[in-house]
Amino acid sequence: MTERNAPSIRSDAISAVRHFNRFYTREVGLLRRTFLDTPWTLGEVRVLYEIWMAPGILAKTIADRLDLDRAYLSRMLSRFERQGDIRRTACADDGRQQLLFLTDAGEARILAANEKQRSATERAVKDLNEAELGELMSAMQTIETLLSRKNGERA
Amino acid sequence: MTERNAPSIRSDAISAVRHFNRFYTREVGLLRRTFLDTPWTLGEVRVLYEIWMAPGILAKTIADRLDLDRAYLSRMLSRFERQGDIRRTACADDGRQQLLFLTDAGEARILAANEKQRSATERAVKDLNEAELGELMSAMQTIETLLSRKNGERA
DNA sequence: AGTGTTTAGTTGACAATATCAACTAAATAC
DNA sequence: GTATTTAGTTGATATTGTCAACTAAACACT
Repeated sequence: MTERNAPSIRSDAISAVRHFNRFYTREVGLLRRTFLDTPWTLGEVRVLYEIWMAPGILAKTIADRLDLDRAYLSRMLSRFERQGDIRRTACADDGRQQLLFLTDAGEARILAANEKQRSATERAVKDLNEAELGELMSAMQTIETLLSRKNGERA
Repeated sequence: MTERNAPSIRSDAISAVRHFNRFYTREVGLLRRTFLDTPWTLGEVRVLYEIWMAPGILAKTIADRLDLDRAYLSRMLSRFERQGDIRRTACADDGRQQLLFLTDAGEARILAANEKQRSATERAVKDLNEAELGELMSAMQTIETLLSRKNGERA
């Protein structure tokens, strides 16, 4: 006979996760807004960030990684090009593909945006002491490890 | 003289938080999509949820809490009303205000949506054992406590 | 080689989501 | 009683995201 009145840890956990989702969505929303006095939206920055990290990356790869619609991404890239933030060069091996690079101006701007995002984050944690920062990082690491496990569920 | 080569725990923490933001945004994005076979978007559910939790709540209050544009919310509420999910009644005290309530149908539907979201969350944690669920909850609690402290920074 | 299929990217049409400013009606301030 | 503020609505419009049709290049297979 299992205890009648004990709600399972599993259902507690589900409520807790949902509560956290609401909390964190709001939290990131705040960051997002703070962050919006850069020339780009969060989504745009993520795309530029991919190009920054992997110069020569294909649009296809970005679309896959960030789960963006190809049409949407294509227009976004055209805009970036018009505004002088990226360059697109034909790929010698495969005429369908085009390699994406940041221009110098684009790189400078993404670095600046990056810096702004960094300061926003900095403000979010400014009241924490070293011990608390450690706790925060470790808690985040724990969540990421536990939740990404499900992706690795091969077999 | 401070050690030159040691990156401060503070800058590590900032990177970690930003990394986690990217991770969790993606994670919630997945949930969001799974969740979309309910009649509403995530934003709509949040509004209905507010009404569910606090029957008679004012549009103004919802707009403040969820940081929604009043125009946007107003249209959303009209749609809910047209679809029979909510009722709006005039407030006796203040003729400008209107009190919001779920209809029975609306409540039934929000409960169903709630259940769907619950199962989505359930799937996300289904591979964790009890100990891991405990860790997950405690990590989430830690983050929430640490990050919401900044709101309480009175004086 | 030649034909059918797949792939990367673009374009057009549009739907969904969000924002801004102007407005109405009621409440509050003085 | 006039001026100001407040809750909510409406119109116009911007932003963001989606779908399907299309082009051109690559690949697969005979």
